Amino acid sequence: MDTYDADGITLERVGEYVWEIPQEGEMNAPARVLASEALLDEISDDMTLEQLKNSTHLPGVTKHAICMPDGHQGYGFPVGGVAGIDAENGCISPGAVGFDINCGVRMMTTNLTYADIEGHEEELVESLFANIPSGLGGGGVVESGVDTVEAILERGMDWALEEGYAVEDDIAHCEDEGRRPDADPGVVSQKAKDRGKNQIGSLGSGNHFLEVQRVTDVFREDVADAYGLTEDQIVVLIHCGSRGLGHQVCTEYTREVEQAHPGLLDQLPDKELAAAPAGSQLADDYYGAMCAAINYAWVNRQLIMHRTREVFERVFDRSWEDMEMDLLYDVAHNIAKKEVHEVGVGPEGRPAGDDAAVDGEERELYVHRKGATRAFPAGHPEVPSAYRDVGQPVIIPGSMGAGSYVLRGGEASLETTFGSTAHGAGRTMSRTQAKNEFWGEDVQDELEEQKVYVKAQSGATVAEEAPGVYKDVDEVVRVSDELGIGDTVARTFPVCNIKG
DNA sequence: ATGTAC
Repeated sequence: MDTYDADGITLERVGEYVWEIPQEGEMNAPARVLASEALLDEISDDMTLEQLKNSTHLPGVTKHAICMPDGHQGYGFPVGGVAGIDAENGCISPGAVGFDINCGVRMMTTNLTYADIEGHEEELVESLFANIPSGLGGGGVVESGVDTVEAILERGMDWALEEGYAVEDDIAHCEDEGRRPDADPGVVSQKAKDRGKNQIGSLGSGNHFLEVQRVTDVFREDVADAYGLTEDQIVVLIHCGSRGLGHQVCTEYTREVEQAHPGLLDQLPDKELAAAPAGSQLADDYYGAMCAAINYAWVNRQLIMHRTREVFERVFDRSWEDMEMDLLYDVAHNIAKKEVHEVGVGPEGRPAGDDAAVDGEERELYVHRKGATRAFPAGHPEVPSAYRDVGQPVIIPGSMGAGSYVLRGGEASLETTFGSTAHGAGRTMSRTQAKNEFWGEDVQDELEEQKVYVKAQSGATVAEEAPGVYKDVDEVVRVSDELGIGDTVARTFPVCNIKG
């Protein structure tokens, strides 16, 4: 049998791009890595595979824990990890959702072409940077009191609609229509709400950005038509999350879960995977708080998009409606959701890993997607009606030098990955390492030679996000496409980029 | 990711 020997872990090849860590010892299921050998090489000597294997110790893990093609090590659980955990007898783990709850990305289309923008790049990037709050700390499009935060936590995009920051079409084109009904602002701490009240509509820092892009390639014409994408068109990509509020929620619940459920913690090889048993008060409270933070992040991206429409109106002296600045789609990257999937069931009638399964059954799972995108195929009832026939849009930001992709949820995603695919290129070096390798101004100058205009609060952020710190996004989406979990639709290349 | 940290 074809095997791959990583540092201390041997994987068995079970498909052209599917590698398995077989179930053994305390593992509750096998683990799988979806990657080419080139992508596997990138994660063979860090903690990614060990973290993936560790996650199969979580009680109630079904089928297999999965690492997407862009996976890399994270806090406890890989970024790019997906785990479907029984929502009745299993558990929920804040570390397997991530600190930046509903970090995600949205793409807005326009009827402008690259020719309309050429010559205006610097004016546009300056105006976007001046008008869209970014960087660490406070400052948002809306700065308000805790009662506003509570309304946002409760109602998500519905709040944005009520307040005139969104139109109906924006809501229809968000995952879950921009509102998680299980959100419970009552279990979000005062401290988290205080952190959130002056960051509503702000990019933040790190890998978060807003980018004006042009569509360079269309690969699936029929799907691109349904998404309203054409070659040379200008689109806007917004990547950010729930800022300090989501971070605070994750920090507090991780600590609470560790303290309240030491028995479960003892079963786990890594404290960072701390989980609350399904059915416990804490599992319900965390779920309610996480859903509330999810709603906050959707509003955050909406307000940034709203402000972007205003900036384009001033720069091009046309209304945003006239420029047809419509939301293509908004997807979450860091999320756990109750979803029903078909899974194997063991002899005791409980969901089991593939090896122990004797039967198949529909079960409600906490699907943890951490640095992974939902990618539902054509025909799925949760795909918005405008895209139902072609599949859910998936937006994959690459890097400032390589560009980004639009995919559509593939036919094999439900069976292979609980309906998920990759979420980006994936880092290949740490932020610290990046700052030693690159100098922000040099990176900026090189990009400008390619007619990419970057403006950031700090040069360090540009160095941390240099194109060279990312894996080959082409290879990531190629593997996704080959696996049939997310099919490539179009490719974009940056024109203007603003970041913290 | 994040008012980079018990």
